[in-house]
Amino acid sequence: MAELEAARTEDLGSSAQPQSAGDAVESFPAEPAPGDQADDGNGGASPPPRAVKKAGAASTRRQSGSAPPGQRQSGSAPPTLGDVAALAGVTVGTASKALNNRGRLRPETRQRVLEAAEQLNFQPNPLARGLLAGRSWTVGLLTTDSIGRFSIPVLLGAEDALGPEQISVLLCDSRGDVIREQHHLRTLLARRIDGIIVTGRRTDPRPPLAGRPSVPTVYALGPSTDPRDASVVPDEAGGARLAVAHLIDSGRTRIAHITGPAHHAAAAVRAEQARLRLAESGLELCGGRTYHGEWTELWGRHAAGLILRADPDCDAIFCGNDLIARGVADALREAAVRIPEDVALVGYDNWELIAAASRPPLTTVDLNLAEIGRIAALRLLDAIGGRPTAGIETVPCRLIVRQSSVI
Amino acid sequence: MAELEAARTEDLGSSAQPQSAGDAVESFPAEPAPGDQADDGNGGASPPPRAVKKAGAASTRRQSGSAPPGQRQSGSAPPTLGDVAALAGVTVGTASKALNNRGRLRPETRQRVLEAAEQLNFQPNPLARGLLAGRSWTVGLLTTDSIGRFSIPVLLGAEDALGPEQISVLLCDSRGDVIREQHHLRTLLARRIDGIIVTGRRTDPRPPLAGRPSVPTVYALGPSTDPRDASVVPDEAGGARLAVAHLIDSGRTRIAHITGPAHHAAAAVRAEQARLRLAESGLELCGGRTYHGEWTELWGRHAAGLILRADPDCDAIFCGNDLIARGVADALREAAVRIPEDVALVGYDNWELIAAASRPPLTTVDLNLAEIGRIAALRLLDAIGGRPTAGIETVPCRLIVRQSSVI
DNA sequence: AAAAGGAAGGAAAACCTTTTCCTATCCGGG
DNA sequence: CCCGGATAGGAAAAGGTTTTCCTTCCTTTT
Repeated sequence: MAELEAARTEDLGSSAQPQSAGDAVESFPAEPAPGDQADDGNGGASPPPRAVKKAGAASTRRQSGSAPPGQRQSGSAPPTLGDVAALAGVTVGTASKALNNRGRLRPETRQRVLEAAEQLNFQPNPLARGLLAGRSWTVGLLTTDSIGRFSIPVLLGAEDALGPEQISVLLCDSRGDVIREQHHLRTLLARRIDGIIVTGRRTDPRPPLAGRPSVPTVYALGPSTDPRDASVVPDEAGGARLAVAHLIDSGRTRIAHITGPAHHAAAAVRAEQARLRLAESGLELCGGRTYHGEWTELWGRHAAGLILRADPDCDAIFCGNDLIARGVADALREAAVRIPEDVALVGYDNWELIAAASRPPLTTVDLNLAEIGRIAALRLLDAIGGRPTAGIETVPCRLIVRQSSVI
Repeated sequence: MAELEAARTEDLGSSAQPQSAGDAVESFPAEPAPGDQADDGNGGASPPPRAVKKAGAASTRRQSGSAPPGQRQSGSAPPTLGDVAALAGVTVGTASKALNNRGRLRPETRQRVLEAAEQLNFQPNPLARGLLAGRSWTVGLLTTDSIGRFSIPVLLGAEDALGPEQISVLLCDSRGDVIREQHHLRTLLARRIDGIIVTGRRTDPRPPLAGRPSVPTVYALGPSTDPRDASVVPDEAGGARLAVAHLIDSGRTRIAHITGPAHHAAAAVRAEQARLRLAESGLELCGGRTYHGEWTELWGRHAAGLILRADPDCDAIFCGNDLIARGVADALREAAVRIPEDVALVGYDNWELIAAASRPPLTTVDLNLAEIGRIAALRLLDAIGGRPTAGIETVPCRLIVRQSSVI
């Protein structure tokens, strides 16, 4: 307590010092220039010498025409189409046509407008454009469960696909709270978003958004329970089969399966498909059953013990996720069972942090989450463009082979 | 290979089935209710009987009046202020005043407008409002390094603080690429965002945004190297002192420090403060120096061995992050050193996944990341409101005590 | 040579909200 | 009875862009 106080007061000094400009700026030789410019821009250019009445059509409130070309115009409002038009000697309508390749214009006129826009560093105001078009070139990304390990790659993948379309992502986290979700939905709709991507923590199906919003919606990772909705999900079944096939192909025959709670879709599907794939090769689950438990290392360690006792001849374990697999790896090592010589181990999720740091590093199934996000975004773009899709689209998984499964 | 193909084709069927409502919902006794509610809530409520034709000024293009009451109004455009005004029998100007508590209106008029807005579920179009006001009630969240473990809590904290202000968050991930950052910045400015929060992966200072944008900007987690910028960062120094003080208070005297690369600000500051705090109690670093390495479990395991050899009497280890601490814990356990009886262990970051799963669970320092995000957002709101702040603000850390440090 | 047609670009409306200015009504007072 | 003032609410402009329609001028054809 007292220590905390003491620490804080002196820290204000000590922590600020190494970060103060003197030291740090020297490390960045490129920076002082912009820094100085900023002062100039703000301090010097700001008082806007008003345009002498409206000579033709230029805006009355800004001075962008007089700003030094190429400089950033901090403080002054961004240039408008009117400014561009005035500079090019045309009207706003013509300027708009030139910039959007509409209407009939002489090539040189179009060129003049383009140059003027370039010179002023003009970017159309999306608010004005959106007001007219009734859309905002923005999509809402609604994560139902708090953002985490699984939703982030999806999110980044989506952003990747949306960026080239000049569409920005509005982030909303409902933290599993329905009220919060409703509120976010209302806000998003009020903002005239073009569409919504809904993503959850895991792959369990979820009820569709309350009130079935009037904008296109795509569910990523966790599908909607309504088959009329578009959903993009990992091919869980294929992933599980990949893992089991890999073990069988490596010559393993006594394969056990440890996974998460039976009521999780991910655990249920993976377990079912593992069993089926084994059966196709005339094999059965080692230990005679799937070991359901938590998605934790602790359960992995515990279950590994159970399996070693139930069937000491077990030569491979397929785990429902990487945490469990890592727990198994630890337990086996402590029991002097060699991986992969004695027992091969395969995880699921390719959670790099866990899988790569495990001893030995884990062979595992990658969900291609970024790809799921990208495809979800593409489907959303389709729907926004008037070509909606429906149903659940699966994205294949990939097997990542590391030391835990091959000698 | 062949397996993958086979798996995929059959999976289209098999993966859709177990995810359909029937199976999964049964496993979640809590779930069916929300599921049903969603359906009910849609069907039953709020019938908005529309105004009879355009008594005064209603919109000419939409048919919202004829939509079935309470149903999702897919297709029909959202109501405008004109609709509200028509329903209330006033003009748009008056309606605006009523809703915003401006101007002089008879109480009953105001009430009539309010009721009409309520009935139509009216929400003002932020695009129109923003066009007029020159702002968008939106802030950009620019993460310089890919979103991750550290930036997410910051992001959520910021969203928390911005939500009540009706401000939405536009997410941009520059992935450490300066070009990408510039591009995002341009896009954000074109969208007339109200401000920017810049957040990085870790606490190292970073150069200010190129071109010093004309909107308020706050740096969270990693401060700007320019002291004129506003930055909100964890009190790293205080956190390190908390950790060391905790060990000293527990009676430990031979305390070692293992941490990340010396050129990381986080490692440098924590190490420096650890040394200072020890000196204040007349102690020195066990092993005579700070052990710098990677932020990984591997390095933790390795360094633990170094320390055990260098000074077998070491009775506590303070680690620069939880990964290292976990590696140390594993190495010590395997060397039959008891934690905390023989050696007390303290980590840093309170990365729950790691710290809580470690054996034993780690005492560690929590950075209060959400609070940092919240405060950054508040500073941004201040700046947007015309009360800018400058300099680095630190947020205190918290010591989380678990089994690794107390017997 | 005159009219028709086409090409190029201007004018203005529309999108929706906020705000300013103005009008009309009603009251009291002279 | 008339006027001034207060009060309630209407009218209109502004904000920036897109799009439709229209004007003007030039070219071509008969």
